[in-house]
Parts: sequence; structure tokens; C-alpha cells
Amino acid sequence: MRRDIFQAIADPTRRAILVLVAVQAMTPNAIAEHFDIKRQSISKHLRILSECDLLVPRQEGREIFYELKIDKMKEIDTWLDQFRKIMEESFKRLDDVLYTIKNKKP
Amino acid sequence: MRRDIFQAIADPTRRAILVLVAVQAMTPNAIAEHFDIKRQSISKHLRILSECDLLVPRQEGREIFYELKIDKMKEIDTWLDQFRKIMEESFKRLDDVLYTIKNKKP
DNA sequence: AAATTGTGAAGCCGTTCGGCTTCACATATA
DNA sequence: TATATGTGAAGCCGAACGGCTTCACAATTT
Repeated sequence: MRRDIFQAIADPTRRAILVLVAVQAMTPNAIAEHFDIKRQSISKHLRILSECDLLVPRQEGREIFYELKIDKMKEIDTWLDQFRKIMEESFKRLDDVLYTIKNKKP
Repeated sequence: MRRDIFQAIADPTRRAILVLVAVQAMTPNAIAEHFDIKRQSISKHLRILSECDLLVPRQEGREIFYELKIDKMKEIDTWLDQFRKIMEESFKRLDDVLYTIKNKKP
């Protein structure tokens, strides 16, 4: 089964859960109250998010609080870095071109 | 049909296509040569990426070059911003707590 | 005009996904 | 002990996905 962060955040419900939990760790029931979805379905999402290490469960008596692992979110940022670098290179090449044109002009 | 950037980048092949095209605009055939996948399947991915405005086709004679629209990638970055802000707030609150503890110590 | 090449669209098939319902188990409360 | 509550797991179903094959069309080349 495909299980990576990108597949995990592909679902809008899961993205909403992440935002919710980012503010404050919550139990499955508390999370479900914010959606028009049954608790069991939320649990499925929580399992996927946990398997991807985006969430980590913390037992407290008979309740389980799900907490965001912000470090894992950085992996997305790291992936975006590729494009920042590539674009940076492009602009640099463009600058070179412009520089060459400018210096050829006189 | 679900069609947003997050669903688009959920597929590893599509992520690879984006990286490839980021460096240099390419035709479907040229892209397909980098994968062990039929050209037609690549075309499907290109259609999805185009529908999400991550790529834009540029006709040149009978060839079509697909180009990255870097601006669209920024939407992912914008989404990540939520978490940066939330985390910032958390640290600020933590700082407040530490500051209070420190000042109560006299 | 005829043949070749680049591309997209349609349809098929097996797999995955997202929701639901039902059941099982562990913890807390009476 | 008996009951209520919080949670996860399994199974079902319809929809979507990712790959494939085949076909159709437009632009180029001969």
C-alpha cells in the first residue's frame, strides 16, 4: 500500500485534521466533532497520518491524544527546495544572458 | 473528480515529471524516455498536471512542450505557512511561560 | 498525395480509497 | 460485577486511479 506524506496530505479531510491538531492535540472523538464524518472514518485517517509519522498518539487514561509531528512536515518543504534551487539557477542563467547582452552592446 | 495540487503531487511519477520539467520544458515523448512507462500514460499525468495549472503546454510545430508554472507550487508553500505560524505561536506561548516562571523566581 | 511522426481520447482491468456498518476490546464508572 | 465510554479492526460498496491497448487526428516529411 502506498504510504507517504504526499499521499497522506492529498486528502482534504486529512489536511484539515492536521491543521486542527497543529493548534492543539486532540482525541478522535473531539476531531470527529469538527466534521460531518463518523468517528470510525476519522480513525482511519488518523491511522494513515500516524503511519506516515505526521501524527503521534499519546495515551492519557482511556483517551488518546493525537499530536502533530511538525518535523515531518519539513519533508514537504525539503521537496519544494528542489524547485527553489532550480528556479534560482534559471534566474542566474538569465542574469548571465542579460549580462552578456549588456556587455556586448557597446 | 478530485483535482487539486495536493492530489496532483500525491503520485511519485507526477512529482518526478515536475522535477524533470522544472529544469527544462519537454515534450511527452522526451519525458516518457525517462520512465519505464508508456507515452500514453505519461500523457494522462500531463493532462492532470495541466488541469491543476502546474504545467502549461506550449505548441511548437507539431511538438508540445510542457513547462512548469512555478507560481502554482507556491500554493503548497502557502499551505505550509499555516503550520509555521501555528508553531511560531506555540513557541511564543512557551516563551511567555518561561518568562513568567523566571520572573516569579525572585 | 502518401507515409511517418507526435499527440490526445476512449475504453478496459485490477487496485486503492473513503465512507459506512458492525463487532471486539480496554478503560473508567456505578 | 455490570454498565457505559473511547477506540481500533474488519468487511462492504461505489468511485477513482494508474497502467495498458487501440484508435483518431494533425503536422511534418517523402
